[in-house]
Order: sequence, then C-alpha cells, then structure tokens
Amino acid sequence: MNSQAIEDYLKAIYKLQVRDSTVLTSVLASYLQVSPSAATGMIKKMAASNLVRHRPYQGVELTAPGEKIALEVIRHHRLVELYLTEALGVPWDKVHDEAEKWEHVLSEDLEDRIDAFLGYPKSDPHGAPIPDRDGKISDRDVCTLSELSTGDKAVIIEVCDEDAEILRYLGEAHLYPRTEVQVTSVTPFDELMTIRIDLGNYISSELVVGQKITTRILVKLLSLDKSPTA
Amino acid sequence: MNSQAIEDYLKAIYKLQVRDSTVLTSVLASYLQVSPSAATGMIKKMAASNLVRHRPYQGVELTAPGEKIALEVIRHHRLVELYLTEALGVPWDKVHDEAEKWEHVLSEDLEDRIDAFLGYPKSDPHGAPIPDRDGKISDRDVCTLSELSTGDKAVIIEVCDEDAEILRYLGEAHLYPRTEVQVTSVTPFDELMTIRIDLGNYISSELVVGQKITTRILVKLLSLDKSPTA
DNA sequence: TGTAAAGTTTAACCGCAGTTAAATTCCACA
DNA sequence: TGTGGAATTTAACTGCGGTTAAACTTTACA
Repeated sequence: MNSQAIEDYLKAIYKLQVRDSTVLTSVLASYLQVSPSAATGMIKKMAASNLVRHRPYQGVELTAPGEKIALEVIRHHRLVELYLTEALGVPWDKVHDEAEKWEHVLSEDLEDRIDAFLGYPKSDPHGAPIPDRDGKISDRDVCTLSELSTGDKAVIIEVCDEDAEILRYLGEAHLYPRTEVQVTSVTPFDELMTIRIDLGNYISSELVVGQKITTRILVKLLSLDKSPTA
Repeated sequence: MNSQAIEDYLKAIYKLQVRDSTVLTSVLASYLQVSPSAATGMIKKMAASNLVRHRPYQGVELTAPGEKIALEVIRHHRLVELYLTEALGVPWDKVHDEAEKWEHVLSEDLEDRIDAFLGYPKSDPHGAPIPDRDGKISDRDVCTLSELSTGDKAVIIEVCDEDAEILRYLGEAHLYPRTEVQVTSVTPFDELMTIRIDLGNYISSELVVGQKITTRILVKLLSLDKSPTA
C-alpha cells in the first residue's frame, strides 16, 4: 500500500500534467506547498517504485501504474465529494477539503457501496468527471469560458473545486454545472467578460467576470455564432 | 491537534481503564500491538501534554483533558459505525475496521450532520453507548452474560465489536442487542452456558457457549429468579 | 531478607516526510 | 562561447512513531 503522501503526489502530478505533459519539480512543490527538495526526494522514491519517470532537471511524468493509482485516488475524491453533497447536504464549497481527507481511507467495499448509492454517477458536484473503476474518464468536448467570444452561448460543464471562496461566489451567481450562459461582451486588455446567466423560469441575470473566474469555468459551446479563439 | 497515534493511545487507555483504573504499560502495548518501549515513549509524550498521568513502573491513567479527547474519538467511532450500517448497509462485522480509519478524519461539521441524520442515536450497532457532544455517557445497569445463573432471563445490551469473527458468529446465532436470552444451564469448571435465544414470532433456539463468548456479551437482567454472582 | 525473574524504562537506531543550506546543472544572453 | 542566475539536486538535519538491546525497578519467593 502506498502512503498518503505518495497518493497526494501522484494526484498532484496527474492534475498538473493536464497543463504540461511533463511536470517541473518546482511546479509540483509549490502546488503541494512543500519545498522543492522535498518534492525531489519523493520523486526519486516514486521513480524507484516505477510510479513516475524522472528526468533529472527536466521534470517528472506518471508511468502507467502511477497514473492508475492517481485515477483511483481521484475517483475516491470525487465520489466522496458527490456523496457528501447528496447524502449529507454538505455545501459544495466545503466538500473538497473533507474529501481530501476521506479519499485516503476509503476501502474498495465502501467505494462500491457509495458508487451504487449514487447510481454510478459520471461527475462530481463541480462537474468534474468521475473515473470508472478501471480509471477511464469519458471524453468531453469542453473549453474554458475565457476562450469564448461575444455572442457565444454555452452550458457550464465544470468549475474548479479547489478554492472555496470562488465556489461560494459562483454559487451565489448561480454558476453551477448545467447552467446556460451567453457572452454579451468582452473588453480588450483585461478581457472582462459580461455574461448573461440563465436562472430558469425565464429569468436571467448579467454579471461581469474577469480571468480569475473565466479560466476556472469549463463550458461546452452551444451556438456557433462565433467559434472559440485558441 | 493531536496525531492519530495519540488519539489511538488515548482511546486504548480509556477502554482498558474500564477493567483496571490504572493501565500497565505492557497491557497498553499489547492491546495496541506495539513494543512496550514504544508505549513508554508515547506515554511520556502524552504526560508532558497533560493528557495522562504516569507513575513510572506503576501504570498510566487519563487526565480529564485526555479522557475528553478519548471520548470524542469514541463518539466519532461509534457514530461512524452506526452510520455505515444504517446509511450504507455495511455488515456489522465490518464496520469496526472501517470506523477505525474514519474516526480520525471526521470534522465537527460532518459529525453533526451524521448525528442529525441518525436522529441523535444513543448506541452503535453493537449496542455500545455513543457519548454525547460533551463526552457524557448515560449510565447503564448491565453485567456480562457470564455472570448470570441458571434460570436468569436477560436482554442483550451490547456485544464486543473488536473481533469480526466473533461478530459473524453472534450474528448467525441472532445474538444482537435487544435479543432476549435465558440461561437454561451452566456446567461446572468450564462454565459452558446453555442459553435459550428468543428469535421472535414465538420461535426460540438453544445454544451452548463458552466464556470466550459469554464474557463478551453485556446483558441487562430481566427476571430475578436468581441474582447474578459477583 | 537477598535475589532472580518479570516488567519497565532508557539508549541507540530505523524509515518517513519534511526542513534549510550548499552544491550542481541548465540555459539564456552578452 | 563563456558565464551568471535560476532551477534542481544533494547533504545534513528535524520530529514522529516505531524497533531491538541494555539497564534499571519492582516484586515475589526461597
């Protein structure tokens, strides 16, 4: 069995690999809030167990076995997040921190029971996909809100779950997964985006959001008035 | 915040104090499956934090702050045990081991939510009392099954939860909390006890049990055909 | 009452995951 | 192309909770 620390490192590398396929020691260290030398030490240990590939001074990558474990931990995390929301009513800005602890103590048996209770869900309360038992994640056709242009209509697929304050703000603005939004304008330079939010019941609201927000929301484009800019 | 190890030590001392008000290092060490010197080390550390009182070579006792923490951990443990049984259908011989891990990661907020979900329960699936938030446990008028005499009728209040095999056996024999039993005979020397078990619907069964079992079942005497022997 | 056995504590050590400080490597730019 | 600065790794150390072996109390009994 791997230690909780190793599980945390593997999960972190997995998440950082989404941006860059090879992860620099310093990036990993600052993500995990440890010193670069601590990260180096753990990287070497994980490399010795064939969980990661390490090219000294160049960065680190998950191996297949490492990725498998990372996906198991992420599956645990997201199942627990959804479970806490659905079964115990924990508000969505709190479930991440709770799940950080629970993900490491979840037995396979309990994982199955929670999965069944939830009806074998495909995504967590923030819209993040839940890997299946084999670690597979279904493909999604998404981009960040910040990539949209004026006139584009989209539905929110996922919001970043790691900042509780942002989540509270998004919740107040009704920016949940499945909410529809339309970009009504984008300012130059700061790229402040005015979006119309569909609140249901033929009600909508308008909101101006900056890149702190727009880069943390994943959407699926609905209308093609304009194509997303790369 | 205390480490998981310290929480485990405090809980262990609490449980062992039920038998003997002062706990010997060797007893504690063997209960926790660590070496006596490891126990000594932790005892000294806990004594320095005023969690226990240590009389060298004589044994260890919880202080008031130590007992408070022990009761909090036990409350977590028993709430989790009941929650796993009620909400997720985990069989009663498995909940103890799961709860051993979960008790250390339960936030106060989640504790309250689980407590409310369960309707502020007073005992766990094995009949063990759940301390309230202040650490108070309601008094109970119980003795062990082994203390009863021929003819005594009693209702099972609690069964020891720490041995999964015994629990499976007890479950098959329908020896749950709230089951009524009557002692029909006791052999000399081995003190093998024949008990009649009320299975409900006017059905009962008979079973011969030894002291491994009878000392692990707490009962409340119903009829007073004979008083319990001290 | 002296002593040996049993129990307890101390001492020296280990692995884990972190730290700071020093050495090393890499890379960009003059 | 040589070199300075930034990033990375190594080295030396820390605290935690465990180990075994040795030293020390306590106690029971001859």
